[in-house]
Amino acid sequence: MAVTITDVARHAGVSRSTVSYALSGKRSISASTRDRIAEAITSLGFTANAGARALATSQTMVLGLLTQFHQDEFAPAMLQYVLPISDTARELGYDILLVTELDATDALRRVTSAGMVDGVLLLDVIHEDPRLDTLRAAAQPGALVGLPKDTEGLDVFDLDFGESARILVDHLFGLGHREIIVISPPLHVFERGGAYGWRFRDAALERGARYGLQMHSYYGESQQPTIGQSVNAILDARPTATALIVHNDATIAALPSILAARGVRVPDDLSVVSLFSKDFGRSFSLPYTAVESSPDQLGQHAVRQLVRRITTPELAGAPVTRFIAPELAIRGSTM
Amino acid sequence: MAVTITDVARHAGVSRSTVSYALSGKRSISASTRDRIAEAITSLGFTANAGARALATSQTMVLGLLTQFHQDEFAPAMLQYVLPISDTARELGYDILLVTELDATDALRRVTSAGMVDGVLLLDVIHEDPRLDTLRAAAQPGALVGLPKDTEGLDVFDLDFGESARILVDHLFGLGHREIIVISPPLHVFERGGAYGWRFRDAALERGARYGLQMHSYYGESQQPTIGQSVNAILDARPTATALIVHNDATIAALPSILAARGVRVPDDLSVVSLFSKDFGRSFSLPYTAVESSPDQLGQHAVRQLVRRITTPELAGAPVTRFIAPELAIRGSTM
DNA sequence: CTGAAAGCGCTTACAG
DNA sequence: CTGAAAGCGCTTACAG
Repeated sequence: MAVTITDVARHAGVSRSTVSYALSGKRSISASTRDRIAEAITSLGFTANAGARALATSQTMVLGLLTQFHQDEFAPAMLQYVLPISDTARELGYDILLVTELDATDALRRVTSAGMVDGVLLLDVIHEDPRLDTLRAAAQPGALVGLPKDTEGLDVFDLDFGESARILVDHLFGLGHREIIVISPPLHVFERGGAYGWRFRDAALERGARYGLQMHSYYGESQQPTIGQSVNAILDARPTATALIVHNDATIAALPSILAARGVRVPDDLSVVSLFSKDFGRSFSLPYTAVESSPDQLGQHAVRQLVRRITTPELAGAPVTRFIAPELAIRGSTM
Repeated sequence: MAVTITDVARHAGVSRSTVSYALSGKRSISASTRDRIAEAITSLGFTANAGARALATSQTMVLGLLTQFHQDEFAPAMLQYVLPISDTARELGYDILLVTELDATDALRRVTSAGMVDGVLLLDVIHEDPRLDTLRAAAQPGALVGLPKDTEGLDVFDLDFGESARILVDHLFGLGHREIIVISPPLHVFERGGAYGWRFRDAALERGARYGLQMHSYYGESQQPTIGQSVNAILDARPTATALIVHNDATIAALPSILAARGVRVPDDLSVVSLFSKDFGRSFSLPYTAVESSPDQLGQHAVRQLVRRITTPELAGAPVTRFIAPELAIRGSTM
């Protein structure tokens, strides 16, 4: 079978503990011993068994990544979070256990209570997320991506949707726009507790109200051709609006062709601003001025804080709720 | 700390082995004992430690999923494979270790030699895939999604790109088309050994030649606005072509707006056929007659065969190379 | 600088 | 039907 630490010890003529210490560097080893061990390891092709090590150290060096794929959600968005998380984890020495089960609460309980992971990342957290109670009861720490209603005792990371909305409204207001359409995520996103929907919308409406702007708020659609029909209906109903704020990936991806078909030129006939990630904008080549989110930063922060809590809980401090600052990228879709 | 099997045994007044057998059902237990154990388990909240179990059984119940994210590739496509794989694995009792490292060969060696997984799934396999040697040297079995040049000793699953191309050419030929444009994946996909590119293209050209058709072959682009420019240039250069076969997700996703902008009506002015998955077509609402691939079937087959090889190698038989049959979905984009 | 031994939490022959 | 014990492959106090 596989070569074990015992084989290495025998081959190098030392004890297993010495091999182990050589591996970990936790005590000093004479040069000659170290060399013999190194030689034995390479010539035998030894790699320490992860399970045995986990059992001995009670550290799996694995993080659970709990995703939820809402059938209605725009798939491309998910990968933008998963990849940076995986990369950052690896950088810190951790592997990723991908958990996609529909019954996320059950799955969370399973992987934590079986000790399969040292910590857990919850993606796509909603307002009242049923996973949170299970997480709080778990022996391992967790970090959330997405802001829930009750953050008690949890490390939370999210984009600053409120600030993003304000930045966009300010931008349009500064350019002289006085009647603005806001397209939010689809209604069912709100209904299932996707708080980013109302955090953005409410901030936008509030800001608009403060400036005395005429704001028109609509829900977006998640699929073509409904998106096109909906956008057309909205634009028909609001012929005097001069600007469009779109907070919906599916709509923004479809918008160029919808507006082209309608003969609407951007920004001459209509100013358009949005909120999406750099990667997303790039792969769909969205030419819109937008607040750019940074899924990679979000993921990085979440993983780093989680690992801190795992390895040095005393330094991790009190639970944090951290919002990633939005940045406005001007791309000429407004005037 | 966490509750162990010893706690359960003590609570139920039996030995650890009896608890273990009650858990596994590998020997008969008297009703009263079984009840006491069950009571102890629930009242203590016991879950067997996965690492300890793995060490004792040499089974981790984890599959490695090795993905490669080519920066040029269309992100949405990836998730269509990952999700069905994860679901099927869970159905069979396995969890998924997601490995996304750039140095995939190294990562593969790491997770296999450390015994972190019972088997491994390689996604996005290319013609001469450097991971294959490592896989062949590993103690665990593996399954590939994607056809490499040398399938020696490996279970391989892929879509039948050649047959897909033939089906589409046959369809167009049957409708009377005599001059056809084929848009393949981008050149760099070919260059890095993405064999699906030439498997499809070569089969299409060959079939066209057999029918005496005029076939024009081009590489696609991966991003807007280059895609639009390229398509426009191609259509300008081939004004008499009556049909378009598109084998490129990014191009097909962008095509509706490109053709609309050009004033080309489908199918009146141009027949369009493609090759994509149901999900993909749905989320981008592509109204094109197409050969539909089934990433879910692919993933399911790969996982099932892999698990068979893990659990009952004697029944898994000789290595298989299996192509998923394509299906033509007529959607009225041809005439 | 190094070794012998206990222990991590399970499973599974071996006995009865 | 059930238990005592060995073993999976590591790590880490404890000794020297």
